[in-house]
Amino acid sequence: MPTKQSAKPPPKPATERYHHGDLRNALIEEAGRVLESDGVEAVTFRGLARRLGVSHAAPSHHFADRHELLAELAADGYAALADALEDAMSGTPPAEWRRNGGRAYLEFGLTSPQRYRMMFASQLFLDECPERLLGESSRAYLMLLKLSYGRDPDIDPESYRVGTRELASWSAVHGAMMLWLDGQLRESVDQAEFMRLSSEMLDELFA
Amino acid sequence: MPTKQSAKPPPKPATERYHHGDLRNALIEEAGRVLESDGVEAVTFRGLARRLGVSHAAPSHHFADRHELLAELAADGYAALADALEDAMSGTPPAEWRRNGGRAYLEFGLTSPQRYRMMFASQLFLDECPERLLGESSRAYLMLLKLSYGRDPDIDPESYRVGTRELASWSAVHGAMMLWLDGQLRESVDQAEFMRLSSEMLDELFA
DNA sequence: GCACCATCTTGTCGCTGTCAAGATCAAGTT
DNA sequence: AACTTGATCTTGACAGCGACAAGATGGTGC
Repeated sequence: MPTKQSAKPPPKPATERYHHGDLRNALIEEAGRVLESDGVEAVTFRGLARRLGVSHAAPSHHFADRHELLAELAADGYAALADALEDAMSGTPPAEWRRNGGRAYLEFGLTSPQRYRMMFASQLFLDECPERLLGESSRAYLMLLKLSYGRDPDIDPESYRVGTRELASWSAVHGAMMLWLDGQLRESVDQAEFMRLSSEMLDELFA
Repeated sequence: MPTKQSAKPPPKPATERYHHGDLRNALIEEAGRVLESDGVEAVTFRGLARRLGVSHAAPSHHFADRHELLAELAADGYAALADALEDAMSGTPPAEWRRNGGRAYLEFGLTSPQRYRMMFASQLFLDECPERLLGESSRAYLMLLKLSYGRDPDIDPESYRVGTRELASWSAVHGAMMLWLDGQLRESVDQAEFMRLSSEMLDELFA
């Protein structure tokens, strides 16, 4: 059926079409690039619109406000973090989960520093935190628990309370990550040394 | 000398005078209040100018830009933190420094959450970090070292390198603080329980 | 062939930081 | 006493931002 070629609109350059066609996803992808290269403050509706060749108000039709876009980016971040932890642990014996998972966690933060910082800046999307963000973040947290316990935690989400052990492991790795990303350690240590120090810290913590 | 009363200008209400007289300090104080009540994004030159009854451009004459004002607030925060640690440790035997100092650290963060978050958001004042900020923050760090060592650390600032022990204690307390302030723990624990958990964590960490 | 509706554009508003030019005023100089 | 200087503050303007409203566009279903 050679005549079917007009069923899907011929791929004109997106800049010429009145309707972009996939603006929502394009916004998310472009926002991810801007976030990592210039920081969260540089992620603006108007800036993204310019980059994508659409009008300044186009983004508003896909996100209620700027925070809703940022929340989407954060949710993607949590999903990526959970996946990274899962990958690092799958196929290895539980005894190595903490080591491998901890390393994967650190690597995620070092690879996507701006994303990591934004994921935890919950003030950015406090009012009406979207469902997907909650879901992906708790998935990541469950991977963290699995990692620190060395087994699947069977947890009742209603009655669950954080214990000192979970708090210690999570605080240590998150704290180290934040101190590094916020530049508090850069005077006295470089990235490779930070990675070594942090791994050592986690080993001692879990010994 | 009773006639000396006109040496200092009679204290007209500041709103009526052309020159405020102490605008720089007034800006810093008002900014501190706005910061803690409405968050760092609410700290704006124009908003502060309105609150203080001066023109919208007046703040620019005392701070090169908004980041310079925020840096001042952060420096004050580090100074207050260092003082709080010092107070908590002074007059008590070194064996109790970690417990008392750790508690003081946590209390500082819980009392001034927005201030604490901003102090570590170094991206806000990355370009040309003012001298005082560096000074006060390293004073706070030295108190932290003294606290964790149980003695005055004699350190050569040039050759100093962070060790796993310092990284562990600092990461744990900072990480717990950030997780709490960013709301990651609020679902499963309240503030009193957080305080108890964190203290317990620090005890175990230093045991 | 028509109507609907999601999508996108244009225009506007008030907010922000920042700069430039002028007004005010205290303190020091001649 | 008159003048000058410099710090402080005001007024006015500009560009960038988020957000809203009203209209243009064009594909989909009736």
